[in-house]
Amino acid sequence: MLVFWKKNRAVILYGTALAFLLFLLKWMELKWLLYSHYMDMYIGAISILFTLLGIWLAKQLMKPKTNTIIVEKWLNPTPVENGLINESAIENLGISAREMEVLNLMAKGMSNAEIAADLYLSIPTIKTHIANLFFKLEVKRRTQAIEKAKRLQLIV
Amino acid sequence: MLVFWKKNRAVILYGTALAFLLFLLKWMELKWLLYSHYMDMYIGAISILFTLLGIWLAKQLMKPKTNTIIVEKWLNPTPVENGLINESAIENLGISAREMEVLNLMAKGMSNAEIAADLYLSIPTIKTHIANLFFKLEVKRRTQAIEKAKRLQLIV
DNA sequence: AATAAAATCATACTTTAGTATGAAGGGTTT
DNA sequence: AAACCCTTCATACTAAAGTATGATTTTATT
Repeated sequence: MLVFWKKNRAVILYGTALAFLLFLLKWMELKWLLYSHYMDMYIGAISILFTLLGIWLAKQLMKPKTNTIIVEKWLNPTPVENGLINESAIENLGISAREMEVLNLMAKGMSNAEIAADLYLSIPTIKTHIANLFFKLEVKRRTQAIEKAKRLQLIV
Repeated sequence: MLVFWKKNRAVILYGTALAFLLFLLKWMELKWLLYSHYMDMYIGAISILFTLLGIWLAKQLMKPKTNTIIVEKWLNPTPVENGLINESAIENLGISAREMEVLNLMAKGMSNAEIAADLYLSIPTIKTHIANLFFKLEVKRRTQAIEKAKRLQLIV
């Protein structure tokens, strides 16, 4: 029953509305037929009523026009790394494996908190590693560390 | 004139249709008023006509429903000459010349204070430029900005 | 076993980075 | 003229980065 209602809602409503309107018209006809100069008003009322009915009907039955707006979002892939890493330079500078891990994540733009989470370490630990890296690389900031590490090909 | 037509097409057409219908109704009225038992048919005709008018109107006036579909695409490594700067990417991102200056100095590992001194600007100005860069590059930190700018070949 | 280096964490502190908001002038376009 | 973007600067604030120092635990080496 509910399904039937949903499927034929528009039709049923239209039928009901039509019946009601016809009844209304009959009543108006009886009342206004006596005063034939009200004819124009009568016609006008009918026009408006049925225009509205038509609009309503159209809304119920018409599939909505759809403008499909396609927004293209560009994703930028990391270019293939074909640069070779200077292992000897890493050794010469005395940079440990853990420090290299941190250095690489740092160069990817991660914050200390993110690096700590990534390596399951505490933030102070990351800070220590980074401080040691700064000392070994002879820099003062992480941006400098990244720049120098790339220049020395410690990272790609 | 053409613009006026396009903007008010529905209204003009509706007006014209209404005028035509009123004329038709008047004509029908004259013809059928003599035979008052044709009244029902007359009313029926009016009903149908205006229902159709309403449907047509609704079609004209209904706002199209807009579906926004976001399509994610991978930007193929743009065949940009090696080591050259992707000017079109800079343009597409809407990055200004001043912002590029700041971006380059930032990528060299300079602090805001150093960049400000280098460009004879105040630190707040540098911060503004950098904040705008972050927005345009869709990043949160300068290290990310540098990484992305290099990947997109905005800088070398 | 003792030593050394590496790795971990902590606390406290200073400095720098980043956010939010607004204002003002110059230049260009509509 | 109005609207817009770029540029500049400012204040006030929060968040993150960086420094300094010290302690504990692994791990490898002597």
